[in-house]
Amino acid sequence: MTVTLADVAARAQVSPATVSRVLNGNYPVAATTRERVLRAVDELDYVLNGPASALAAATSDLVGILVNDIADPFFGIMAGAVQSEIGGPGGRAGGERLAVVCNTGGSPERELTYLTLLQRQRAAAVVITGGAVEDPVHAEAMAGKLRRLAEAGTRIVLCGRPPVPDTGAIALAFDNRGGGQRLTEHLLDLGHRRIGYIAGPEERTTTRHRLEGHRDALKAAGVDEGETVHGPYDRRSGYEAARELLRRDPDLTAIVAANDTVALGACAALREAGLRIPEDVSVAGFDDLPFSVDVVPALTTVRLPLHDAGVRAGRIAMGREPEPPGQTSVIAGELMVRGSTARPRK
Amino acid sequence: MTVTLADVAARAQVSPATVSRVLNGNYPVAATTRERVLRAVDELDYVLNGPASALAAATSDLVGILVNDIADPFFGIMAGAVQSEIGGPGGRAGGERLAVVCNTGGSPERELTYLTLLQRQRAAAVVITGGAVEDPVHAEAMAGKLRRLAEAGTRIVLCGRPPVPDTGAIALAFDNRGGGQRLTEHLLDLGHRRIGYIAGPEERTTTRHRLEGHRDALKAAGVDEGETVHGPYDRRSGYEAARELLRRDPDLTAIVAANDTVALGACAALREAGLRIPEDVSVAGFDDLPFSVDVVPALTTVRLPLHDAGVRAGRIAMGREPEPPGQTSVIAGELMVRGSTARPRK
DNA sequence: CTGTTAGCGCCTTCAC
DNA sequence: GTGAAGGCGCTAACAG
Repeated sequence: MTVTLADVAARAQVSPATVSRVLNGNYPVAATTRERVLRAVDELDYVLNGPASALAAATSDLVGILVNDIADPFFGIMAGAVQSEIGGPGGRAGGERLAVVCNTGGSPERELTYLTLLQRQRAAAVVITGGAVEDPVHAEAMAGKLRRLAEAGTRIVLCGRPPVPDTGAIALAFDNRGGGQRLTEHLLDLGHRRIGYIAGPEERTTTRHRLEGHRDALKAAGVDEGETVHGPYDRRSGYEAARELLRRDPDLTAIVAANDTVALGACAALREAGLRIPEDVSVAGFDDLPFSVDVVPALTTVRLPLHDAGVRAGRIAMGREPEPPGQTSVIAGELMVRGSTARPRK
Repeated sequence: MTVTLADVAARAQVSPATVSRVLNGNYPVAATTRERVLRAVDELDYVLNGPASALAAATSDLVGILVNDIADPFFGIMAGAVQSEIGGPGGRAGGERLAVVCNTGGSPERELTYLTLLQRQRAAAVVITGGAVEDPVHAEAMAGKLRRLAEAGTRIVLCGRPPVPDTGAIALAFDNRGGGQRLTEHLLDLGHRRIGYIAGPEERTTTRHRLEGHRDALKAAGVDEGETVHGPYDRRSGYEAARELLRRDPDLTAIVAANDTVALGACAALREAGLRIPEDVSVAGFDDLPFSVDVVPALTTVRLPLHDAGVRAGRIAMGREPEPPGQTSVIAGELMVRGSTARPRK
């Protein structure tokens, strides 16, 4: 049979309550008693029964982290940062929390389902990373779910996602719009006037905001908008979209991609078409993922402080950092000018 | 107050037992009754209490996935594949399981702690991805932990990690040794004789096996081993290691890196040193991550079927695929020859 | 500082 | 096919 707390108590010659207090450390216990209990725990190789304690205490030490794509470093970096702050193994946060990441694949349904699963587990906190789907039906369902989670005592932090009003969720939003604007301004400054745009999937906040920033910059400069193609945030999408853009406008001099991964795919397509970067076509990305500085030519992009954002989100989720005023904080991106953009050829 | 199963029972005018049976679906219930219960669940917005049911049933629907570095696509791809098979949201596996990934950061202690946490949660299964640390003390602790988990009924699958005897764990191991060997043979065939090697962290199975394959190839060809530098599996390590290799042997004609990410960092260092790839120095990686085909020049590497391996691991963890004979299966890598390797200049 | 006493919410025999 | 009852292992008041 599996060892229970009662077994430990018997061996240590104390009451179960005392063992519980030692294990949870949130109650005064005599040093010698504690010692004895700990030894018994060790000898019996006792492992606390999580479900039982969660049931009795009406809270669990589980913290969920939702990501759109676990294979994408954009999310991996944030998730890792959150996890390091949540405590759990390594992060000397105190208790041992189980920080778990859930991969939604960008699907609204899965997002909701995971939230229900987390609610079912009575998660202590949930950090939701990345942009949101803007479909009104889903947005409504999402808001309702967040509200119920919050009511049940789960702390909610949105990391890289716009706020959801009236849910009690703390939001750390990226300034995608501002970043997109500065990026396009940079291209305009270089002299580009025919700029193709590879956008992310439609109906996503990230996609829309970056695109809006792009358009803002164009409008401010009085430059006509070029062709735009939508697609997922992956390299293949970038590859295909770039081909499509070239087909629609063989004379474009620059391509702005939804993110760095997409930009990489776009570069491959351009090269295949015999175009040099940046001599023939400039390319820009977004996020500044680790590989972006290493590719050839190095990618001009907008750096998002993914790690820092994750750290802050984790801290807030743990209540170890004050909530931002208005429960919302906007995190700016930084334009990184590198070799993939240059003046257009005459 | 939070809605409980009893509330649902009252509303549906049945006993709690019946509600439980409907929810778990593993017991005959009259269609009309079921209907009524389901409606009550909906109206009350009832969410099952996970801890309570786990306690009563002595099992949970939690499945853990351990990864060394969640920001590394190598792990992200496997984890995503596992998760898609585990069921949970999206994966039409049946029950709704909470597939969660835990980031160990490559630390043995955290690995153990996460396993304890998962054991505490009475996880239904655990999938451990990536290479293992070879320190005997840790290996022993690990084996013991796996044994205890297995005894408690948790199914264990190692994905991309060598088997751990006498633990009941199923192992899907990558043939790192064979892959490493073929890679170096390729370089030797091209005519390289001074090959620098950037190895992963010491005391890791993956590092050792790839390095052994490299040495096997050299020995078989009667070629002296070149310089070797160890470091983490990241781009920075590759960058620094390449500089170090060049310092130690300015005349090397090829560099084999521990993996693609490291190779990318190495390429950056080579370029900085004014060396062309592959004209001056050939570079090879390992894993064939998605970006590897897009970098310039495209990376020669060994493709590991990360996604497929994850899918299989997930299925086995769910008992939906027979265990491999001997509880172990070796998965081969495939040499991908691309532009980053060529004949050495005279 | 430590023991005693009730449940936490659900599942699961066992009867009907 | 459905209800009744006991207990899963732990925590949280209360006493002492």
